[in-house]
Amino acid sequence: MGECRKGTPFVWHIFSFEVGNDILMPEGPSIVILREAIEKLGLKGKPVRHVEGSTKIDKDRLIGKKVIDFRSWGKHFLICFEDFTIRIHFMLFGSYLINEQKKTPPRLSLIFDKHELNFYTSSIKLIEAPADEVYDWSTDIMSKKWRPSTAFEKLKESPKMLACDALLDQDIFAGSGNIIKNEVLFRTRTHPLSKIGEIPDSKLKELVKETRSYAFDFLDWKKEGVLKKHWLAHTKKICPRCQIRLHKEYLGRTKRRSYFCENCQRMYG
DNA sequence: TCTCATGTTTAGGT
DNA sequence: GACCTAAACATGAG
Repeated sequence: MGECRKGTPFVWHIFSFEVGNDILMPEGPSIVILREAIEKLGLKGKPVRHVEGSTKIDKDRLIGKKVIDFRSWGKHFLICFEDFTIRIHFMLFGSYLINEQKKTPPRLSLIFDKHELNFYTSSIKLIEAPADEVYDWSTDIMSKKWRPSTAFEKLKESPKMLACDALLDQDIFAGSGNIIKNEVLFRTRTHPLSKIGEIPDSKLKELVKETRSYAFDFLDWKKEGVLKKHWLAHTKKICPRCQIRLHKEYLGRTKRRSYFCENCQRMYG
């Protein structure tokens, strides 16, 4: 058992009342929630005192270094130091606790004077550069610097790509995941097997706009613990528009679950 | 008990 | 090189 550490206990799921929703759902909006929770601790400018965890990165490298900023890019959570950046990716099963510990050993623990950050079953990388040198913020669907024109141009460069693959492509829509994919395709009435090159420009622009828009709905609903309640297609059996049975198929390059309505969602190409 | 899933990388084959 | 597949990672809900 670890020693008793200072700090206010903070458990992610205490403000999530949705049944079965105390898991991360690690798409972009969930990473923003993590970032905002950590920003409230006031750790910027504070030095790391201890580092623990099963990660292979050089943990001694962090001792005594001051955190410059906490940032997020798509599904990446970034802890920024002057000369390097810690990148945390939660993959499918990752989780975190602030000023609390799980029974299972952490992949990475950062212990400050008054707080500690614990990350479990995540992919941890030490990037030997400041975040601004590595990340293009205009492709992050949650970023203030998000540029829809960048996504549109990238889509135009990939005419053979399927819509369901485009919505999962982190080079185009950093932060979009399978939930966002299914909901955006349903909301824009686009069939997941549509070819990007066959979709009219106006519809492509709508797709880009709706991805950003739904991601922020996701953020609000996730904070309120009502995300699942608002799903129109994802995991649903019946189309909320026309009441016919939704298709559930494993589609695209990575064969991910797709829920769609053959009647309401138009196939382009 | 068993299946399935919010994700990505890597290695191997054709 | 393009494209496909499986494996690995490893948790927890239902």
